[in-house]
Amino acid sequence: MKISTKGRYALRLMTDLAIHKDDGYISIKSIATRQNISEKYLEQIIKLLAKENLVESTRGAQGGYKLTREPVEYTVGEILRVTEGSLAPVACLETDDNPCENCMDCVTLEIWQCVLDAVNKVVDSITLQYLVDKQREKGNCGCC
Amino acid sequence: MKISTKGRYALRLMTDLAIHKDDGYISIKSIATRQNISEKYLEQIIKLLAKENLVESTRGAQGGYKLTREPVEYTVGEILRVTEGSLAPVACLETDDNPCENCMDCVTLEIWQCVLDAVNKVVDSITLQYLVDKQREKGNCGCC
DNA sequence: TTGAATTCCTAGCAATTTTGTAGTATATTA
DNA sequence: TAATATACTACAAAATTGCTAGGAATTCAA
Repeated sequence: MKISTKGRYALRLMTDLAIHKDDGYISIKSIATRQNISEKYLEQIIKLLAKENLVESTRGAQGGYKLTREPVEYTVGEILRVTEGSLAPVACLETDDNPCENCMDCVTLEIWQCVLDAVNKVVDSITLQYLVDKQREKGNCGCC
Repeated sequence: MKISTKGRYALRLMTDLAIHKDDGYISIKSIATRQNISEKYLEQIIKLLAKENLVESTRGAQGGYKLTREPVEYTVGEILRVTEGSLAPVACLETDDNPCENCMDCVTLEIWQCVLDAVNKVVDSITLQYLVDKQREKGNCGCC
């Protein structure tokens, strides 16, 4: 039941962008240096966020990324779902395709649905702005 | 954020044992046949449950496994934690060793703690007896 | 107009974890 | 003593994760 580095890095990445939201476009290189994360790996993660329009970019010198909205308008849940795929504990709850026709009537699906709802409720109640505020007070260990 | 087959199989395995709780010792072979899960793999999963005394065993002919308590005395959370290790979304929340000393003061740890609490609350509120009752009405698809 | 900086895109790969298999030793019962 | 089980250990295939590599396309500044 682990969150992967993709989701965790995405949270740090977005928090970094939020903290520098008034500094124009921010390069991956500078984020990678500050956060001590591989540049090339960050590139792949931010691509996921760009595809869903959570961030926008320009190429070339002085290029980089910036948020498309105010930090208070993002939730942690949204960021995690874009990068992790889905927070569902089983594939059957992934949108679109229920691989098994009996699933709808299955005992355990009900449990996984409750777990998913509980997780979503938590992460959807926390905004990126909250992360920024808390980070300013507390810092970030980088390992979780 | 997926539950592995170990946890899912363990739930089916325990439900199977609960349904046959008055039939003496139940062999892995018969469970494997009914649930259509590899015998040898089930063996490894049930070993985890036996180690924590959720089930007891006897060897030899007519041997097998049975529950050590009434189905109503097990929670889904307990079964999952024994087989999955922990439901924590990050390693830093795993008991005993916090690998990073700054974690205690980290922004995101707080979030992961809330997620863990929410998940535990759900799975700890569902008993094995509930699974048995629902399974009798609804069945189990075997895929989640 | 040229060069530096930067995103964009694709492919691959090493390490780890998951999901099993296989074989043998040990115990129990009829 | 033969059949039936668990107990234990080791290994292996498959999938996923986490990351690396290289080059094309774009933009800006000197």
